[in-house]
Amino acid sequence: MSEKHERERQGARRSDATRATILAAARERFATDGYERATIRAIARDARIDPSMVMRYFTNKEGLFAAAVTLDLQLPDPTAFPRDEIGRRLVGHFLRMWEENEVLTALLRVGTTNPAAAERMHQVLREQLAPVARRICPVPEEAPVRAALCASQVLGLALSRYVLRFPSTVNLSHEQIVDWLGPTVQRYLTAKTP
Amino acid sequence: MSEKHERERQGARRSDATRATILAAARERFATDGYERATIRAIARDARIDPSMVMRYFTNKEGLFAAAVTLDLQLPDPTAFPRDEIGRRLVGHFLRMWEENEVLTALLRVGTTNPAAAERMHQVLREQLAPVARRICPVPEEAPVRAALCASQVLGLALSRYVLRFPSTVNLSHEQIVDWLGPTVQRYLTAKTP
DNA sequence: GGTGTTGGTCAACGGGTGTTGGACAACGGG
DNA sequence: CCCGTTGTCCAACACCCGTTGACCAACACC
Repeated sequence: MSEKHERERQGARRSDATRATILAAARERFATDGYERATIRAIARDARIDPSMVMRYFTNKEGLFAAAVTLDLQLPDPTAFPRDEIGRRLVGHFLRMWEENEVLTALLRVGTTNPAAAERMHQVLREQLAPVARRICPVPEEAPVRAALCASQVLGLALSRYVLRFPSTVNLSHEQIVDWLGPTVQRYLTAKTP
Repeated sequence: MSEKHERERQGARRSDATRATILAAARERFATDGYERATIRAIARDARIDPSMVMRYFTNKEGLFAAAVTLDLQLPDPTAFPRDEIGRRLVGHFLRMWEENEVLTALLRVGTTNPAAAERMHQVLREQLAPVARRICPVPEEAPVRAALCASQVLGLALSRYVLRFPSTVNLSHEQIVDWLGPTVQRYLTAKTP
């Protein structure tokens, strides 16, 4: 038992590798297939393990999704750079995030069908984006609305580019997207209420 | 047979009512549940008919979806009103459309999971929105890109408001949305290339 | 070196899905 | 009034899903 506690302290369980493999496979499937079509069987096949292992580790499909999809946007401190560049910086940050972290696409795709995922998106908006908005928008009480407006533009672009794959949107470079969307986000955050 | 032809001409088949009922139920289910969770059995139950009727009329679930979801945005002629009001008018038009026609939500929800629905959205963008952009944007070759940018903002708002139901977005009035998004769409369509 | 704990596999269950074909009812022209 | 066409329902098929529990293998400790 003392051994066991020691192992737990250093966090080196033998099964952690499998656990991680399952989570990686789950993230990928959820991102490309959505909730219903990402079957436990398919995820298990990708991870080269038995479907029942998924249940052992995460109790059910809901639990697997909750464990696989945790999102930290790593938003920068908006007061760290010039006020009139905030829009462009944020758009650039989102683009980079979206392309290196498939959790974003998974959450977007699943959120349209699965209430739990949608709730998770509410939470990200409330706890990660809105606080940034509060620090820079003219009237702090408007922060939730302004954050939601930014979210609508960023999510809409992600939908067009990474989910629906509109050719005209896919072909844009990062720079072009920042040039077009930057001013929009900037206005949603800093312009006076229309 | 002559009778039959006559009936076809006046289009009054006995089964047309059932057909329409099925389509209405299908639209509603697809809009609220997405493709996979909108089961043929559930749709049939809503329409108070047997599941096999759906197959007889539409051969497939795919066929049912294709028949149920046909979209005409009824976009106005953009040259009909002042050039600097186009953005606001289009946003208002989309809002009205979206709330009176559940096909829009159905297409959006299903499009994130179903390739055929996504392709249908490409088509709407190409054949309905892009032509409008071509008539007013500075460089006609940029019409597809500018249309896609408008689509990203409009779809993002629809996603936030009608699918994910972000409270801050749901609580906005039509006027507020037009005030915020109008200038964005206006810029995407008419501003010079950044 | 036995022995309990942990990691993993196998086969199955109950339920829901899209889809099919055959039987029955209602209408409409001769 | 009959009969073919048209509309509808019923029962079933084959498949796939999430989930379960019994069984096996390998390791760690006495």
